[in-house]
Amino acid sequence: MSTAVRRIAHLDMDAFYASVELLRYPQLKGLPVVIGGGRRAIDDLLARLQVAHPERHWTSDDLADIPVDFFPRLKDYVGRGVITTATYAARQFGVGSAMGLMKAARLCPQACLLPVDFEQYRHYSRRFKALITDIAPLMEDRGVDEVYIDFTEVPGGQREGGRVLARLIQKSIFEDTGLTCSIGVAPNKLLAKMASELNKPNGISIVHEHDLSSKIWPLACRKINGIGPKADEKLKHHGIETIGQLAACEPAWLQQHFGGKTGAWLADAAHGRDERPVVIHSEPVSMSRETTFERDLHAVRDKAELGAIFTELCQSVASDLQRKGYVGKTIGIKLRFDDFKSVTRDQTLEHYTADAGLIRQTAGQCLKRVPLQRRLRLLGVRVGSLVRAQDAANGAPIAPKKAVQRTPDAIDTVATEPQLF
DNA sequence: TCTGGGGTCCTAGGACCC
DNA sequence: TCTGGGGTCCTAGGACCC
Repeated sequence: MSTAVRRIAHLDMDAFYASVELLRYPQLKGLPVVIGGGRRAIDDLLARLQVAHPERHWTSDDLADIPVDFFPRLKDYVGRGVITTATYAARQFGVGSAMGLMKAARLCPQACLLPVDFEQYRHYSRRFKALITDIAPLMEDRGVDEVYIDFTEVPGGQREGGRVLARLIQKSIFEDTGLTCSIGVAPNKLLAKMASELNKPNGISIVHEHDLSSKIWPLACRKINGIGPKADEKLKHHGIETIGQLAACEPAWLQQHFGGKTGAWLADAAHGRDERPVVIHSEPVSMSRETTFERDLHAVRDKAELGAIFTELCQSVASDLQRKGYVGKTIGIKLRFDDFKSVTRDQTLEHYTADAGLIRQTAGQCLKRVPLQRRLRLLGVRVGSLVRAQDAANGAPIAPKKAVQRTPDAIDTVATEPQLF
């Protein structure tokens, strides 16, 4: 039995999308750059470039030669997009993820605006994750640019509290991709996540249990992964601003005000307690597609356009399911109205499906249950209660997740007990 | 000048069953 | 007459995260 101390790392790529774009457009290094907004692609950029500079034939190999002056600027943007990510130079101006582009344009009009290219980000995502698992195999995927890594049993994972291994991973990723990341190493995921934020970009932070009061307690409650704007507001209302103040609260008092489960969790989190394992593999629960329209659409007046989008969303979800090998039986829709209020409706089928036609038909039934007076800005289609297509096809009993399996043994045992009904 | 897209998990009430 | 409890599934909404 190992006596190794639990050491968990959280790794966060620095300004991931923007950094990937800077690999293609090194001429933008150091300048404020914002990614997001458009459905525009590289081809579009090249086509406009060709018109502006016809003396040369431009291809995707020439991206590094595009003059800085040519790039679209935030101030010229019109539409309802949001920022997906911003370079550190752009963040100096107060622009950041999820901010509307029109608002960002007022803060930093001169920032270059690049379209998102998920293919490219996924490519680098796979690459850096492969480098990590070559070094430390127990990795939990937390999205394109984030992972948890269990350092505990990795050779060298205990040295300097994890710093040596963190440095090795950073170096390996940088040498292969040219990208930097920040790593926090701590006794658990909760603290590792906070640690990785302490020294950004390209930093390493080591947190031990005894660092709790000095490194964690001074931080705002909002830094705890799981405390969002609502919970933070409620805590502030009670005069609780820092994690230290939260830790000073009686657990019973927290449970009274936040509910039993949340209250207990808040108390644990504030004291740095977190037993969640690093999960190597997980199955998807739902898949969905949604789209925000260029302009708000009316159910009657824009019926044809809406219908076409609706069908397309169903087809996209169906092909996602088929490509990844899943079927589901809860079909749902999501609507967002012009006042930004959202509603959902869903319906559970008898049988699992990944069929676009059946999804379309069921989603259509759901749609009929929503009053459609207001104009719509978003429409989405979701398929939930997923299982692997293979398992559903085999006719294997698809046991509901929490259902107790009734083995013949159990039934016999029950039958000998006095019946209450 | 408003606010993307793709997810997970939790809660809470009602139906239904034993 | 009135008196239970527990479990699961379904549905709707909401908080939160990347």
